[in-house]
Formats: sequence, C-alpha cells, structure tokens
Amino acid sequence: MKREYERSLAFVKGRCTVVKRQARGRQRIREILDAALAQFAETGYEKTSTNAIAARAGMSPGSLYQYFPNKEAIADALSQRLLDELREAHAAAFDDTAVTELPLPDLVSRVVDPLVSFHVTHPGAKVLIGERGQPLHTGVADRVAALLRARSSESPDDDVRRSSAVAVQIVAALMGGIVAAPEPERSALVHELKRALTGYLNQPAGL
Amino acid sequence: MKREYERSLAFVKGRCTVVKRQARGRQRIREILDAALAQFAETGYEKTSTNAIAARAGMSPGSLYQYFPNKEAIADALSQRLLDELREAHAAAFDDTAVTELPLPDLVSRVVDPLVSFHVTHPGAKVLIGERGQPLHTGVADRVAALLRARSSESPDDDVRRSSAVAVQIVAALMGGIVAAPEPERSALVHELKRALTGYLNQPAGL
DNA sequence: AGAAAATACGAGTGGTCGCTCGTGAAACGA
DNA sequence: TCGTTTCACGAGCGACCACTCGTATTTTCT
Repeated sequence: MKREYERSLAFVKGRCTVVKRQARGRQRIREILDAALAQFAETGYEKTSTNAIAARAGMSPGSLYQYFPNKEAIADALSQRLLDELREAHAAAFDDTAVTELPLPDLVSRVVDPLVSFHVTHPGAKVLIGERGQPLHTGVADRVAALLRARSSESPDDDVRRSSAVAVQIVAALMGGIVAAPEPERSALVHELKRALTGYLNQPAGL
Repeated sequence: MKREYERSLAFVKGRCTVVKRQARGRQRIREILDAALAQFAETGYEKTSTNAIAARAGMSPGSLYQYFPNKEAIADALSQRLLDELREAHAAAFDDTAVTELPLPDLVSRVVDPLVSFHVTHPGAKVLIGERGQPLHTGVADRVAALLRARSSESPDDDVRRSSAVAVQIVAALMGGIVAAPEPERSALVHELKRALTGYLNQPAGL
C-alpha cells in the first residue's frame, strides 16, 4: 500500500537527515510545540528547560531531539506556527478592500481586537516576542506598514515604516498587561490601547 | 584616630552580619555595580554570570559575595542607584510649580528628554527594566501619575493611574529602539515618542 | 606593637541544563 | 515474512553557574 509522506528533517546521531515523517511523528511535533508554548508561558524562554518541554509532552529528551536540533529551533517553529494562526485571524482585518475610507478608530479596532483575542487565547505568545528577537513583530509590522501606506500615500516611505514600527511596539508593550488583567480592567486597557493608537496615528506629522 | 563608618551588611561564611564599612569596601561596592551595569548591558541579566561581574570588577567571586548575598541583590542595588540618578535628572522636570499651565508638548519634552539622555548614557538600564520586574518603572510611573492628577483634577483616580501606567509603558517600549539607533534616526524616534504621548494624553477620555 | 575587624582570594561544590548515544520497539515496504 | 526506516527511550556527558569556605592579607583601634 502506497502512502504519501511529508518529507522533513530529522536529527539523529548529531546528523541532520531527511526522513519520511509518519503520522505519529507529525503528531509528536505538534505535542512538542504545544508543550513548549505552555512551558514558555509559565516560566519564560530562558528558564524553560528542554527536558521540561519533553516531560510535559510526555516523551523523553532523546525523542524531542529527533524533531528539533536545539532549543532555539523549537522556539522558531513555535513562532512560525503562531504567526500563521495570527495571519489567519487577521485576514479579515487586512484583506479588505475599503481600508482607505474607514474611519481610523474603526480601523484600529479591526486590527487590535483579533490581536487581543489571539494573545488572550495564547498566553505564551508574548514571551516569544518579549524575550526573543522579533519574528512575530516584523510579520505584523509589515502588514501594518502596507496598510498605512494605502491610507496616506503621500507620506515618505521612511516615515510610514517608522510609524508602523512604533505602533506595533506600542501594541506589544501594552499587550502583556492586557493579557494579565482580569476582565473589567482588561477592557479598559484595550480601550486605552486604541486611544493611544488613534491619538498617535491621527496627528499631522509635523508637530 | 576616630573615624565615622557607614554600617552595612556583610555576607561571610553564609551568614549575614553588620560591619563597619571601610572606604575600600564602599569603593568595591561601586566597582561591582559599575561592572554589573556594563555586563548586563552587554549580555542581559539572565546570561550574565556573577563570576563575570567579579572578573570585570577585578576581584574574585568570593570578594563579590562579601558585599552582596546573591545575584538578585546586585540587580536590586543597581536598580536603586539608577533610580536615584534618574530622580535627580528628573528633578527639574517634576519639581516645578507651573506644570498645570504648561502646554502638553512642552511638558512631554521636559519629562522625555532627560529620560532619553539618561538611558543613552546608561545603556544597561533598560535590561533592568526589560528582563526584571518593574523597580524603575514604578518609580517613574508614580511621579507621572501625580503630574497628571495635577493637570486634570476632575478625572477619576483609576483613570489617571491607568493613563500614567500606559504612558510609562509606551516610553519603555520605544526606549530600546531609541538607545540602539544611531543619531539621525534617534532624534526621529524621540520625536515619534513625543507625538505618541501627546496624541494619547491630549485626547478627551470618552472616545 | 598586637589583637580584632574588615577585606581579599580562588579552587571547589552541588546543581542545572542542553544535548548525545547506544539500544530497542514499532511501522513500513517488498 | 523480513529487511529497512522511523520512532522512542533515558542514563549520562560536558559545560556552566551561583555560591562557599578555609585561609591569607590589610586596616583599624587601643
């Protein structure tokens, strides 16, 4: 019986080889990523040991290292998976036609709201941003930049890029508190975030 | 010959005792803090080893542990020292009388500018904020809250506290990029930071 | 001068962590 | 059925790290 297998990399005896992943293996990768996300959320990236991830995923350290060459690769793959989920959640906000006409507060809400619910349902995502580089950051920043360019086509490109980078950093900065806060306060903080963004983006550039 | 000595804590043989610090000892503490700040700036808090701090300060690990019981205490003392320096640099901005009358952009500049130059001259300060709790954060946030309360006395206290916390988080979020950027870009980013703050604080609360 | 206090040293200890490797079980393909 | 590939295991290795301790030196004070 012929079957189709996803080709992917395995890391056995210190060597990187190409293997035909079985269904079991693909499931294992998902389990590792799930465990890593939960563990990162609890203890942060640096303080999370790979042995703890393996234990949480119900496997031995050796099994874990058949699917990832090192700890960093786990975080990278996790960032990628989260970024994909985020892109999907954001599709409605970004892939629309009439972004140019929409009032700024509405536009901000359309971008911020899915972002908030994404981070609320994935409380570990913020440590992949906070403690490690910017893989999630840049993914969003690029799309925000494109959106801003569409709205104010006469602004110089550097200004647009800077504005979107700043806006993304503001969102990232407040997201931690938003996720951590209990519900009555959380809504208030989301409201403040939107106020900050609209206030920032509304202003004429020459102040 | 009688001399006056500062009493402080020593940590010898695992026990905490009170000693009469000599001038040499006080100098050593300064050297440890200097070395720690430089090392934190280079490698971050977690990845900085106490042995590396000791080596950078030109002393043995044992000597370092005569002045601090553990790594965290070094970071705490350093945070305290930086907070004192910052408070001094901010005295002019906060201790003024007519804060209520000043236009918002001017007020923002008076607060932000010393903050920026403080972080530029102490590039290690931001990791004490970024990777470890909020000792520097809260110190500034309280003063900002007092300032905001003075300006809009009719706002509810919760709103004021929230606004100042958000403002401080915005500053903290952008400070990293500001410190890292070379000079032409740095000024532009500072300008963006001020725009963000004025835009945020200018708005009527009910948006 | 001489005892006591404070400072200084640095090899060493116990512990953690990322990662490996030899071995064996399960699934696949013929 | 049987060889090959993929998956699984877990003790343990080497490196690093926060911190200790016995000892030696310097300063203080009488």
